Amino acid sequence: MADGGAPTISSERLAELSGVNAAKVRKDLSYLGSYGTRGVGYDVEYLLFQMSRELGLTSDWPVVIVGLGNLGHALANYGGFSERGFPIAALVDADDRVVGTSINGVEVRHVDELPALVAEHGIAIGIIATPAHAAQEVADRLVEAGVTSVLNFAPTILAVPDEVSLRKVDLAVELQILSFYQRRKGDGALAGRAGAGAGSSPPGPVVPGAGAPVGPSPN
Amino acid sequence: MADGGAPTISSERLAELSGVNAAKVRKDLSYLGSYGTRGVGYDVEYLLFQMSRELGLTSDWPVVIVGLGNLGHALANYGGFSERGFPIAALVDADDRVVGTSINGVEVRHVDELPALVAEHGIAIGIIATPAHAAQEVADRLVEAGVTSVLNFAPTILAVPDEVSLRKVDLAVELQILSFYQRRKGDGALAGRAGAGAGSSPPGPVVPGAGAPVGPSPN
DNA sequence: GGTTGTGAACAAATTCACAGCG
DNA sequence: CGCTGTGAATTTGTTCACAACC
Repeated sequence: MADGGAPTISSERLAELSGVNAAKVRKDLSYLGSYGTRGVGYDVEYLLFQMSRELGLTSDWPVVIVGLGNLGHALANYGGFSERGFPIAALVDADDRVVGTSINGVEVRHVDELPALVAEHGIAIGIIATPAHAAQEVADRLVEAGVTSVLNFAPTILAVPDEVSLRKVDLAVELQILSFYQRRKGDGALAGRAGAGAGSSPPGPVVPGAGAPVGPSPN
Repeated sequence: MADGGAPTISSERLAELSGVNAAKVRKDLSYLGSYGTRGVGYDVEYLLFQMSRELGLTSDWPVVIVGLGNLGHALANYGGFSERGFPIAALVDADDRVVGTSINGVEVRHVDELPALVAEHGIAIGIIATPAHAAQEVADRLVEAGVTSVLNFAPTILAVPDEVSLRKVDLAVELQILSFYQRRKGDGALAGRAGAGAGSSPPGPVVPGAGAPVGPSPN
């Protein structure tokens, strides 16, 4: 709405766009404070600012990307990070053939320099884009270097100290969720919202055998 | 647990490992049926199978990846998909310099061939790894070709028909979530679980200014 | 007239607590 | 005796509905 230049928006419209109930929009927004105007709606820019503020998105959080294979490269080239307040302050890899090259104006440094880089740039978030087998060691090194949040793209479960936040992006899980809706379509059941819509059975192709839910046999 | 070879597991232990209440584990599992043994616990392999079955993960869902830049390459090379029942059946791109090359034994075809590829391989899921500006057109073509689920990595909001499932992986949002926990650490407030733990304030570096939550001024 | 903000009503989810079973 | 499975109690979340206000 902000990009489109609309000055205000009603809870009704927000509800429509996000696929939820208007009362819920209002109640949720009310927890931020009373930023709406009765009879008019919410000032788009102002609401956006208040939401950003409450979510702590008003300051930058420099990040380091560890591992510059295909995925690391993709992440480093992805402009959306800086734009959204997460400038890529450093890139590190263990491979000497990669160290010294530059991506998007940032030079790849050796992983041994992590502590210095973290301190220098005030990095709080580390992104792991290494192969699975290297991920745990990288996580340990990140934590050691002072990073307090880790975003893991490697297909492995990592262990970090309790005080370190950890999130895992598991691409296969995303596909599993989609395939779950798929199956429901096959069943002819009504599907919930998957990001921006999912419904009942279209002509669509392929529905490999997957039995309908089975009633449990009593113990 | 299965990898570790444990034959059974209790709801108590599952709860511990996943950070939830044991009663919840039991109640949730009970919806699958009565697959536990009183006084013993759940048979790990058997439970795993029943869960897979209920989630519809017992059959393969071939996927197509559209766009073979860094991210597309990374996805195509990522072995975890086939392993988890999502074989990469096709790769397509619009760039003639990429078309004809092979990744992981799969040849990159021209995007115009989408309908044929979808039909041939019974593809139900399309993965969009193109630049943002191309994403909507790709989505349209995927739907046109008969794909019924779309996983979008491009940093854009896509519109698809209601009957098509859509998920978006937004990497910046993942970082936002981490930074939200960051801020809570700064506040000294207790943090919830972020995948595998988040807690109170460690020595950690950098905490750029972000004001504490402010009480709303009454209308 | 239109839309917010919010108590109250309602609905859903979680946890308790214990009977039942292995 | 230990652990599941599950009604009942409790807590949490959502929606209704309307007074307050622009």
